[in-house]
Amino acid sequence: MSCLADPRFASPPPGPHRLGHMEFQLPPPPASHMLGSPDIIANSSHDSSFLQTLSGPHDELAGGHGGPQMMSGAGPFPHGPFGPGMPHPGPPFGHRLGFPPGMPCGPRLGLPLPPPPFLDFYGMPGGLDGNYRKKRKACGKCVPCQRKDNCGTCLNCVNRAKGKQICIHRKCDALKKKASKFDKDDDKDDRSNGHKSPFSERDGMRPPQMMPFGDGLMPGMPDREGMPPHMMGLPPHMMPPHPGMLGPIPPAWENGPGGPPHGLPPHGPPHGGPGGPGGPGPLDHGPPSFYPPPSEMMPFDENSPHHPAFMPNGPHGPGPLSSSHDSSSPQPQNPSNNSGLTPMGNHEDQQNQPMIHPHMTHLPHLSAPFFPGPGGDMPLPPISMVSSLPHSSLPLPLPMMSHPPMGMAPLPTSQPDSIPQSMQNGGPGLLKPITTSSTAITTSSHLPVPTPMPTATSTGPVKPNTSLNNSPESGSRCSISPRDSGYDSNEVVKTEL
DNA sequence: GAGAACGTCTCA
DNA sequence: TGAGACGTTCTC
Ligand SMILES: [Zn+2]
Ligand SMILES: [Zn+2]
Repeated sequence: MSCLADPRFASPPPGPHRLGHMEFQLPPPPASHMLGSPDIIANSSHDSSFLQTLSGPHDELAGGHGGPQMMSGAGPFPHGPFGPGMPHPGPPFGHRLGFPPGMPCGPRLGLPLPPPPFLDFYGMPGGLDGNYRKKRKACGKCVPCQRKDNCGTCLNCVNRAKGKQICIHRKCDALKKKASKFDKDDDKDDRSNGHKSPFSERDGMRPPQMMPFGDGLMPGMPDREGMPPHMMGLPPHMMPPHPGMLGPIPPAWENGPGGPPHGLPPHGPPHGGPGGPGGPGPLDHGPPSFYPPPSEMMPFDENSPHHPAFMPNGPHGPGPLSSSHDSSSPQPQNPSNNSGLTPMGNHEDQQNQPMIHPHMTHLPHLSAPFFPGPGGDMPLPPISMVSSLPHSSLPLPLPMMSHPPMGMAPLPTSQPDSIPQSMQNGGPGLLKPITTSSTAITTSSHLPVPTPMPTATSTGPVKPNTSLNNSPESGSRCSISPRDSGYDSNEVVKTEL
């Protein structure tokens, strides 16, 4: 497959674009030799090879001398780039590329717009900050780096013409080792029994190692040592302050306490998330993970099946889909914080709520949203079940609606008549993914009548039958923050009826 | 544009 | 699994 042929990789041309029901303008492509810049995406010779790398038997990362894969990489991920159900870091939703986190921007404030979204398939920044380099650089500090002269006798020196390698005695120590120990672990655990760790079970699950860190790509950046692989692709400012954290820094953390006004998420997918024009992407399975308190954090160990990262529903035990709904099991309080504020800036009672409004439970395809889990996508139980479950049973917080849209009376949470029996039994029900894309959120928060939801396989534009309402009076907390989307939805986001 | 050398691929 | 070849990136 050619990236050029894949719209997910193709660089969007300048001009108006429509993603879902949103419209925005893309300026001409940024300058070259930036990550994700068109020349890299389109012209890199690795474009033809990374798929092979991701899917083939090779594992250069695990090899002895290979460096990290830093090329922008993605592949035909049938279950998403992190494989079925693996915790996905999610995109740096709405991060202002080129803007420091939390920096106010946007037309409403009369402040400059950030660069438009130019994210790769993973939602990773396209390198608009220009700090990305594809090749690591010698540290210049280690002993070999201090050496100025080639020995002239080593293999690399002798074979310089063909080998194109630096003198073996001058080879930087940092460049000799792989960028991340996870690569080594990855190598270690996955071949002994023929099964790779969850993070390497598919090569395609390997997170993109495209962001420079303290391994030579970006001087001064934190090292990714000890970091779960699914976070290693995150931009530095999204890195958690603790390696045990399983996701990027929640936006509310970045923006400080309080979050954005009206409970709007401080960041939202600038263009509907990674789903993009090709339909919801693998990141649309759910919002970024939530974060246990430091006391519950543990250093990531992919070899440990007990690490929360491998628990489908977090460290508090089986989720609502578990065969045993043990009511006696602990029901810890929301571990994300003790301030009553969720990472999204909403109050706690709004957290851990299904993103589907109770009104929507009569929509079969909305009643069984997916949640990722190690075993694959897993449907949620019906709303009536979810609402009666302990918060901790939910695999992920869903800082979505807990109240009906303005003007709509709440319905009882239990609507057995509208719920298929199979689902009431906790069965698989209808396995329709629900996305957290802005479109889906907006749709679910405003729809008074059933409307087809975008699915993971849908390719056409999403057509919600309602308008995006950013009014603080709307009662919706599901809209994209204009500030964070980078685009004033009143100005550039147009409703597609 | 040339040279250096990093990263990836192929093969034994 | 390591060595070698080579494409590509990066610096000057
Ligand atoms: Zn030498
Ligand atoms: Zn060095």
